[in-house]
Amino acid sequence: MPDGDVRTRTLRIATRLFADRGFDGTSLQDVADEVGVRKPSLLYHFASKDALRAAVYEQMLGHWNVALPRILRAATSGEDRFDAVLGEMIRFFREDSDRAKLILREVLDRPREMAAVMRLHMRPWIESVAAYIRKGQETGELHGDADPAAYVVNVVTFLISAIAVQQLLAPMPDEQVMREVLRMARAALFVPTPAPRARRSSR
Amino acid sequence: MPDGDVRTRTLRIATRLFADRGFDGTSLQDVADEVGVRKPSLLYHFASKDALRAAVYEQMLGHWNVALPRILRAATSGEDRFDAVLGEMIRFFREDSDRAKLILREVLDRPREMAAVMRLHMRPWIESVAAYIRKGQETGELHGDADPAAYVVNVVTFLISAIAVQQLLAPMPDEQVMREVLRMARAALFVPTPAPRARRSSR
DNA sequence: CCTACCGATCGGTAGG
DNA sequence: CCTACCGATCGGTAGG
Repeated sequence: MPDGDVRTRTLRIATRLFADRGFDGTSLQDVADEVGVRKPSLLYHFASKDALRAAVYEQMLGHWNVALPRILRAATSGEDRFDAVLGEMIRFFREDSDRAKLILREVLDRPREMAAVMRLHMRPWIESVAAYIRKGQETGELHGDADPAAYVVNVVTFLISAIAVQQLLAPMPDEQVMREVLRMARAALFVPTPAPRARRSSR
Repeated sequence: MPDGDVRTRTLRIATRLFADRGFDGTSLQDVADEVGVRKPSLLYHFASKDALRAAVYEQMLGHWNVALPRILRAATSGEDRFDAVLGEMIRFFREDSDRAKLILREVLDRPREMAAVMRLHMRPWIESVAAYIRKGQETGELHGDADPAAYVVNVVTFLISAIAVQQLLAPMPDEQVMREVLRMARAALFVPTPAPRARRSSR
C-alpha cells in the first residue's frame, strides 16, 4: 500500500510527525506504526532516534540546496528580481508545509546547532542579497535607512513564521495573509517611484 | 534560598523550562529538581502536568491583560501612536523573553486551542487597530493597498517570531534586528510624506 | 510536603 | 526485518 522503501517512507512520515508534534512529542513507536514495521526495524535503518532527526533535517537541507540555484537565478534575471526571489522562497516552503514548522521547531529546540547551520547555508546568499540592496540604496531606488543584512534576515524569519503559523491560526485565508506579507516586504524596501511607469498590481 | 512559595517558584521555573525545552521536552522531575521539592509535591499544587502547562499559559495571559490597557492607552494618545503601540508590545515580550518562545511553541504544539485563545484575546484589539488603519487609508496617510487585518496579524506574528528567534540565531546584535523590524513595519504602512516637517530619526 | 510505589512507555539491544 | 527483552524514566497515586 504505502509508496517507497522503508527508509524513504520513514523519512517522509518522521518529517510530518516531527513537524506536527515535535521531536520530543514523537516516539519511535509512533513512527513505526505509521510506516508499518516494528520499532527495532527503524533502528536498523537509523542508528538512533537522534540519527533519524538528523536525517530528516539533512533531507530538507538537500532540498534547499536543490532549490537554491533557482532562487539565485531568479535573483539575477533582470527586473522583478525581488518578487522572483521571494516567490521562489515561498514556493520552497509551501511545496512541503512541514518545512517551515520543522525549521521553527529546530530553532527553538536546538538554537546553537541551528545557528551554525544558518551561518553555513544561509549566510552566503544573505550577504549577496544584502549587497544587491546596498546598490539599490545608492541609486535611491531602495529605502536608504534600511539595514540590508537585518532586512534580509527579518524577511526570511517573517516568511518562515508566517507560513508555519498561518494554516494553524488563520481565521483568514492563507492567500490574503501571504499577499500582505509580500506587500509589506516590498513596501519596506522600495521607495515608491514618484513617476511610476507601470505600477505593479498586487496580484 | 529561592524566592517565593512553591507554587510561585514552580510557575516561574516551569515557564522557563517549557520555553527552552518545550512541554514534551520537560519532565516533572526536571521542574521539581529546580524548585527544590520532590515530584509528588508539585502534583499537590498542580493536579497534573497538563494543569501546570495551563497555569503557565494562564499566568502569561494574565500579564498580557495587565499590559493591554497600557497598549490601548498608547494607541489613543495623540501622535506617534504607531511607535507607542509597537513599543509597548515589544516591551511586553522583552520583559520576559520566554513569552515569545512560549507562544510560538504553543502555536506549533496546540494550534487549535491557540487559535481559540487568539480569537478571544487578540481579536478585539486587532479589529480596533485595523479600523484605525482604515481611517488612515482614507486620508491617504497610510498605504491604500495594505490589507488592514492581515497587516496587524502579520506585524504581531513578525514581532513575536523576531523576538523568540533573535537571541537564538543572531550573529547580529538584537538592537539592530529589532530596529529594522520596527522600520519595516512602519515603512510598510505609512506613505512617506512628500513634504516631511520633522523626519523621525531611526533611533 | 514527604516516602514508597505503580503501570506504561521510552529509546535501544541481542540474536536471529 | 522480526521476536523477545532491557534498564531508565515517564506521569501519577496511596497514604501519611
